[in-house]
Amino acid sequence: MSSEGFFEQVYKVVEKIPHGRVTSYGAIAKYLGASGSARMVGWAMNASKKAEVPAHRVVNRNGLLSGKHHFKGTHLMQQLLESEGVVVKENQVQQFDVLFWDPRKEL
DNA sequence: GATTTGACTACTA
DNA sequence: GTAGTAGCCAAAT
Repeated sequence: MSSEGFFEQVYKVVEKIPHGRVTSYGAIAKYLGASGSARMVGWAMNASKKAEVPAHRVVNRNGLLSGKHHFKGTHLMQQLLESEGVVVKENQVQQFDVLFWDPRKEL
């Protein structure tokens, strides 16, 4: 528990993202108290390959699927989001302001 | 132990 | 509206 690095903290929040919703790196970082260090969330996502975290629900501030390039498939991330009811076009989440899930507010 | 990197964000020109 | 730079902090090399 305590020895859990920054990753575990991110994993917990990401796994709590409601189905069909998305959030941004900065929002998670802010929730963890690491406001401004959105990169740390991204780094945690990098390790998410080992962990079972729905990283496809985490996108950048613009609702753009920034991590899509890191997925196995080219459009795997988009397919996963669309499978959850999220509308994605041109690697960008549509209605992002509506689908946006803020852990600091929702939790 | 120091340097580089990194799935970001915000500000400035 | 687009482009470039700086700031953030932790993990990997």
